[in-house]
Amino acid sequence: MPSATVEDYIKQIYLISDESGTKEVAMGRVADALGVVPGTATTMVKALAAAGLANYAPRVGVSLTSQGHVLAMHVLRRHRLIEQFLVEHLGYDWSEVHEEAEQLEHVISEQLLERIDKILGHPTVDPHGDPIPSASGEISENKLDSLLQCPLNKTLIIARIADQDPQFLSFISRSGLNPGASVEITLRDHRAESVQILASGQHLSMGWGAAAKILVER
Amino acid sequence: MPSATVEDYIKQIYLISDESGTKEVAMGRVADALGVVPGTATTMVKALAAAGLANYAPRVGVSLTSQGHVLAMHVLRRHRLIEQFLVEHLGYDWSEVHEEAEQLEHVISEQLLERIDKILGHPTVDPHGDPIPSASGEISENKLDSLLQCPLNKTLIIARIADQDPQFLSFISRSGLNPGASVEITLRDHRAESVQILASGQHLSMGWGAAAKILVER
DNA sequence: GTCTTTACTTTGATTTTGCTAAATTATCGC
DNA sequence: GCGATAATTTAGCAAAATCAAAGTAAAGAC
Repeated sequence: MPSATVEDYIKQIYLISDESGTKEVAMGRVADALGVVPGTATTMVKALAAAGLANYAPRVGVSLTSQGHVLAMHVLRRHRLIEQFLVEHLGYDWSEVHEEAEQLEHVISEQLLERIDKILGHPTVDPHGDPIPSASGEISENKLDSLLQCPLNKTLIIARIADQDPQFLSFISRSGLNPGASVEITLRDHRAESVQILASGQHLSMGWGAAAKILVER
Repeated sequence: MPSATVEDYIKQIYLISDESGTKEVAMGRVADALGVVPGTATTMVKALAAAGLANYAPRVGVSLTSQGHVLAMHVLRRHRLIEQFLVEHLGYDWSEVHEEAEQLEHVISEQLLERIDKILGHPTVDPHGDPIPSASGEISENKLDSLLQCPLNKTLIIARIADQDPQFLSFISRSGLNPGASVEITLRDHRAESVQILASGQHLSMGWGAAAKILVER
């Protein structure tokens, strides 16, 4: 069974690859994501390659093999089902479940996972709106617009917050921008790189970076 | 934070000490419980002593310090609350929760634990009838009789199964001898070291070893 | 088209954790 | 005192994960 560290590397490689839309992930990004020096990432990724989980091309980057992809899906499934369970059945707020799931995802049994899945009614997204892979490893990424791309002056439903930083999530949560909430973009200022929005009767503004992480249905 | 291994050692030292009724636990028993050779147990117990969790007297045995006792209570609390939760909310049978709890007890956060405790309504015993220590580390051990000590021909309520072996628990579960069930001892044969019992209309017999692990209210 | 910067790789080593094997030593019963 | 039993010591291994620092390759600067 892969160690928690291996699972974390595989998960991060998947997430970076998914977010950036590129197959190959640069080693520097892996090192950053795992909080290690570059040399460590190189060594570890070589080990992943030796274990058949990744393809490693020196000075180019790393990508997941099909086996590595399957593992990534399993880890993500565990993580996201746990998050959903903590929110639905343990009274957690969706903005604070990440850390706990981070620990539990490495020790939960297949059996318990499937029981949780069943009790939750086989959900397809977690509390952040992130898609939950199926038991067989399929994931359905809905195409979503960020607040930078969506139309102006139209009521939209927030579908996903694509970030796990507790500070940011807590801000989002306090602003009532939960997945499922309605928003309307009233203004987009390209010079100031800011977006004015109207949510639950309140006006507020945020920068490009934050707006890009808030995704809405289209 | 103590490693999972340290927690396991501390837990086992407590359990053996509790079961045997002696403060000092012989190193051989520790080694057996953890599945390691004696030398390993000696080394580890010395480390526990150095960490202030245990008192170690060479050739005599090991006992927990007050700090070690607190840790033991915390680990046991986690373990038993998790077991109870798995039975009450995840549809597990009480005879099969041990392994899963064994893993989860080392990673669950204090916060999640207290939420589970609250949802369960602050239970005082787990599905096996084992007492659950309070958050402050107190444990209330009810005085119970085993099937070897209890009176004959009297309807009694099973309170606790003092064993975690899956084989044994599965046998107990199949025989309908769950905690809470009624039993009556119809015969105790000292020569054959066997006990005849009547439970849910069925007669069955078992040896002394098994009977000693089934505890009833008195 | 060389130069410099940046990113990455290599090497060598360390740390931590937990374990074993085998030789030695203490203790207890008789 | 003699063995048997249990425990301890010593030496050492192995896996996992890491870092520091020196070296190398590729990309952009000018």
